[in-house]
Amino acid sequence: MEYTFDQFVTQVHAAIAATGRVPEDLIEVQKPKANVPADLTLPTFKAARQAGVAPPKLASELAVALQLPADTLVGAVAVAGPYLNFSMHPAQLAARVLYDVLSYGDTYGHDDEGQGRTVIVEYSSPNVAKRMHVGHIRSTIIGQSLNNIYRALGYHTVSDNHLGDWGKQFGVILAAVMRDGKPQAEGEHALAELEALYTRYSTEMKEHGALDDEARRWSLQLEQGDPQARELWQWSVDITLQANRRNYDRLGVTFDHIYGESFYEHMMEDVIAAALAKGAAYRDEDGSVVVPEQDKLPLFLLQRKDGGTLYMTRDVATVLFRLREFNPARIIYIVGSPQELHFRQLFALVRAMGYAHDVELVHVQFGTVFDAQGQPLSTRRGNMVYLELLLDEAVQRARAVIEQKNPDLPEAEKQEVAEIVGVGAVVYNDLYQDTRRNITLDWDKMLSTDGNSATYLQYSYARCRSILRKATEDAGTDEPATTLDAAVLALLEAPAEQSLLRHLAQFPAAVRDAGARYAPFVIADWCYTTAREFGVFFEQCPVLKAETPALRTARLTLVAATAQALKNGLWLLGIRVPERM
RNA sequence: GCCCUCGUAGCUCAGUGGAUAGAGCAAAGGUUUCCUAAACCUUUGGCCGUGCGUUCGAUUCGCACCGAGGGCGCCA
Repeated sequence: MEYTFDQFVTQVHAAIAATGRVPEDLIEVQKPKANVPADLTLPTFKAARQAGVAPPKLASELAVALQLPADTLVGAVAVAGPYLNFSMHPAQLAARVLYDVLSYGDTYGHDDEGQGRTVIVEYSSPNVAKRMHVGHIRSTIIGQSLNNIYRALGYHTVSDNHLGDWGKQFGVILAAVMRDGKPQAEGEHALAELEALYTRYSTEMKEHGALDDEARRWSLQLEQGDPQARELWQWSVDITLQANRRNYDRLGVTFDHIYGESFYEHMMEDVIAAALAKGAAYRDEDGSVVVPEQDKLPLFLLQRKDGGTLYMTRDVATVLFRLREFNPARIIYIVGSPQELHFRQLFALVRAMGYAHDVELVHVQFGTVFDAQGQPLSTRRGNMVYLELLLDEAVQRARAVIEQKNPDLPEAEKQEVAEIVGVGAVVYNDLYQDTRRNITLDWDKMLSTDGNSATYLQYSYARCRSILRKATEDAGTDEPATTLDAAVLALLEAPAEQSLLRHLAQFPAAVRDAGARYAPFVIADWCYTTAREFGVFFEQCPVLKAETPALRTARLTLVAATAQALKNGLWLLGIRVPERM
């Protein structure tokens, strides 16, 4: 898809090529530093070296030789030492960008680069019979955002919640429930009780071997399809999904599939047989199946000596299933950094087995969450923060601010806005920076409403909507008084207007970049800069009281486009926007 | 011992071959008869962890070291 800025780049490139002074492969136009008053620059160092002239000289000569077509987007060409700088034509910029944003609407920023290709995104993946906590929320939020981004880029996306519903841990749950009885509570409370059962049983298990045997027995019975074990397992899965769904709904998280680890159980034998047949693994004397060390990847097991399978075995089966079922171009796992080695081993093994050579296997890793004292969050330490409580707390704090800032809103709207703002703050906390970083759980910072925060972005959107609402009320019509008339939009030549327009033009590039880097924060950054640019515009350029009716219309159009683009950006992050706040 | 991630302003982070390294928070000061002050403006604040190399040019690439976090056979 060719948006305005793409066309500008194409035109600059073509104009430079047409001079015949720079070889095609040395035309490396790039975005200049922010303090340079230009939209694109050509550093002439390499071409000058090849031509045997000084870079500033080449830059000057190129400036003279450049020929631009009549309807070009290029407004100004300037020589700055060794750099040849290009700026967009102010009137063209306004007309073309606003046309892009308003005619594409909700799909402004979308692209067709993924056309015909499938991306599988695995995220969230909480354990059954446990409450979701801050650890899961990172995977959930980052994954949902990446899923949104790839869909916008034209990929066919398949999202999968790889539920932790199998393994030895489940034998413990079964044994504990059989002994102590099923929790009678509902939702997260039932999960909390299950956690308590699990913890108590595990603790006792360490001292009483009989309990350990009992857990293993249940684990085996489950694998063998024992009806009672199976029923209890299904019940646990159901109440977990039910409780989680409430959280997912609030976060706007959806999945195409929730297969879970158990889904792959019947494929274990084939996986092990295939690994052995391909020579990627061997059977050790003690009966275990070993994948030997290779390329500094330490050896690991595919099967225990007692015949049991492992997380890795199921993950290999999962890859093979996905390849067969969806024929993806890319599989993306959103899982914490501690599992980095696991995924490198997994990917290497799958390839050694002869699969996925033309498929990108990607582990998008994220850092650990620490508490204010720098301690990792854990149930054992008692500093764990659970998702539902986190969201409730965030919404409550947002509500308190609304009472103070905007007490006249109707009750229902107050609650709605509090939910949007509170949840948005939690989501943004996981997306505003590079996911690889460890984060410290700081309530005040996470829920702060100024600076680079979700609230600031939502506030900017609400201000835009407020202006547009008043404009339609004044006019007594339903239609916003905007225009796509180039002559009118040419009035947008104030620095704040031009700066905002330029930035709106960068949105499609931000979406592509976010996709290429698996980095939602690129979009968060774009949204933040948009809000700041709008803030300046808001101060400097009166809209409803603009000097002339034409300028008023032009500015209203800019406001409408800003609101639209900001909404699109926040949507990709999974953050909703309020009309008022 | 080996492997991975991170090290940029007091704090939290962008920038990752090119022009004077940017934001927010914190600190100090200013702006509201005017579209939402949950806002805007100004000021203060940097041997870009250290060293050596590659390059016309390095915060960005390579190597070594230092510091922080994580990982390395029968858990997930």
